[in-house]
Amino acid sequence: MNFDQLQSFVHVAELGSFTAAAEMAALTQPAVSLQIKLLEQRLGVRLIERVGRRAQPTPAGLELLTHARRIIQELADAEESMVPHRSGVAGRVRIGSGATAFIHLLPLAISKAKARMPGLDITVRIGNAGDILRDLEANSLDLAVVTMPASGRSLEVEAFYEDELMAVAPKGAEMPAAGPDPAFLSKKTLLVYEGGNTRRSIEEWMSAGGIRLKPAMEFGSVEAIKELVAAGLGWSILPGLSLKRDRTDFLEACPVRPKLVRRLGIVVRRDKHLTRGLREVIKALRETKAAPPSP
Amino acid sequence: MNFDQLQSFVHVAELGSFTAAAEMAALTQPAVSLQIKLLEQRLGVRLIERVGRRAQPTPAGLELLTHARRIIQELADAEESMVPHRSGVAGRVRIGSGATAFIHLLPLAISKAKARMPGLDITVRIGNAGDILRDLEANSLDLAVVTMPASGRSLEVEAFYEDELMAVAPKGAEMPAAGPDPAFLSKKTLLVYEGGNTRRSIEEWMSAGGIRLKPAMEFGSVEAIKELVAAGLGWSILPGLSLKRDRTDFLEACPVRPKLVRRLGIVVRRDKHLTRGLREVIKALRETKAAPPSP
DNA sequence: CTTTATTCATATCATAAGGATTTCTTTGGT
DNA sequence: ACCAAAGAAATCCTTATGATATGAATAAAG
Repeated sequence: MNFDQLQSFVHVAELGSFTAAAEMAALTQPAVSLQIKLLEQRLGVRLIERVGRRAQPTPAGLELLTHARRIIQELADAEESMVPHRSGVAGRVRIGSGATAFIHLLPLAISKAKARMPGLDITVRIGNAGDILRDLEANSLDLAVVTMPASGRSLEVEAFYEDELMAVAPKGAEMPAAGPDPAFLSKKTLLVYEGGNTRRSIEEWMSAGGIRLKPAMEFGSVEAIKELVAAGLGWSILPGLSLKRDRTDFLEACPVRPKLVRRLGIVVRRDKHLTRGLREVIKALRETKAAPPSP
Repeated sequence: MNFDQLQSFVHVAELGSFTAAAEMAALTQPAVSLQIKLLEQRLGVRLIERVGRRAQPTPAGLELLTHARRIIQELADAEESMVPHRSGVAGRVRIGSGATAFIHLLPLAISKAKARMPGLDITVRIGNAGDILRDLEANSLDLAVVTMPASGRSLEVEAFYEDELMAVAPKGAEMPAAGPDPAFLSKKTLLVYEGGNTRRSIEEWMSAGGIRLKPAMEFGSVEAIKELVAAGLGWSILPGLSLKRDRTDFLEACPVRPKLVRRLGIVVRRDKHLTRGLREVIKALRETKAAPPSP
């Protein structure tokens, strides 16, 4: 059973002639005869009544005609619906990211990508790096922006942004000129971000300075910590990224000594097919790297 | 573009595997690979994302999936609709009916229709009117014989048989000459048929006589009630139809007063194409009406 | 002792070549 | 104007082969 057979049948029924139907389909007349014959055999019903030089649908043919027209129409609709996807006008990119990178980095990149590809459908899922990377491997995400290192055999990681960690204090607090070191910070009330790679690198940095991290409080939200520090409840070590924009009038910020950076990586599956939308998003992210955080 | 290609695509998308889809279609895996590839080339869109050893639909594929499913369904409908036309004489009529009408009315009609059209394939489904009519609307039945009234916007109802309800008593019981009325029957042990339109009209008849129906027992089978009454366990009100033939030597039957009839209707979908087989069956049913129940 | 690489076997999809089937055209009737 | 038969063309399937990812087992490191 074939689309061509159905199409030919419709043509024959409408035109009342095998020859005319053949012409319309750019075929020879015997080909159409055969198609109709096969269709009739397949369905076990006579579809076209051949009377003299006229061809008329039987009652069965008449009924099939409505079905055939619908099927052909459906097929045309299906093809039609693929047009936006073709030529990469439409697309979907599912991004996974940490909260900080999402708030301060992705909006720029997303708006850039959308500007170049308005039909693009972008969704973002916030989560910790482990979950995000698992989803990426399961292909329920297309792209991840997480703090490195990112393990995973099937993943391809590209460092694209260096984010300097800053000591943060309430406005007016005394800040060492060269920047605070582990020993200095260990004497302060420390509010730190719980879990994740960032937390781990802070721990390593402290222990490299001979100090064991003993935070006064831990919080799951960088934004919350900023508010608490601004309210004078203590110090913190936060990604410079999160201090770019606001709250500078209530906060004292300074790079720590020795310098400590976290590297953000773009992660995709190694065997991922790069759609145009995905390429646009990655390009936009790389450009965001080129434009370092403004004061 | 092929039905097989669409079918394979649907299978791959649903199973998430080329190999499994191939197995289901009794093909080899490369055949399915090729089908998907051709489909993708034809539409100019990537439909299945091959990632690792998994296969899942792209957004475009997801959209095509709904169309493909519809097309395949339409095709099945088309084939299905040709079955009644097959080989001219033969055909299929699926009848739905209540149990009483089935036992005492349909055999005659069916045998008449079969006599005129030996190749006709007739199936009967017994059920309550609600289920039967729902199936009729869903086109999984072609014809229904149920007690009226039958609601349903898309249904066409034709009354074709009047069935008088009779009071039934054990042989030798005293029966009022003019027939028993509600007041008389309310003093007897009543066994009634549970549910359905017949039950409802009995209730209405009783309350019209100022009596509330208080059955001693209820049963789902008219035949069972007949046996129980014959055994002397009580009285009942039953369709005259069910008393036509047998048990007259163990039962006393008499029309109730005032007269109470239930109307049986032939129901078909309004837009139903009347095949020859269906016409024959309906004609046979109408003739059965013309021949009223013999004593 | 748990966690992290490495290795090997296995399962899956892609590709290529050969062959079988289908389908079309040509030619000659009815 | 349609049907039938035979050869030609195209399509489609299968077998064989290769590439890649996955999972388990093993080795190495913190």
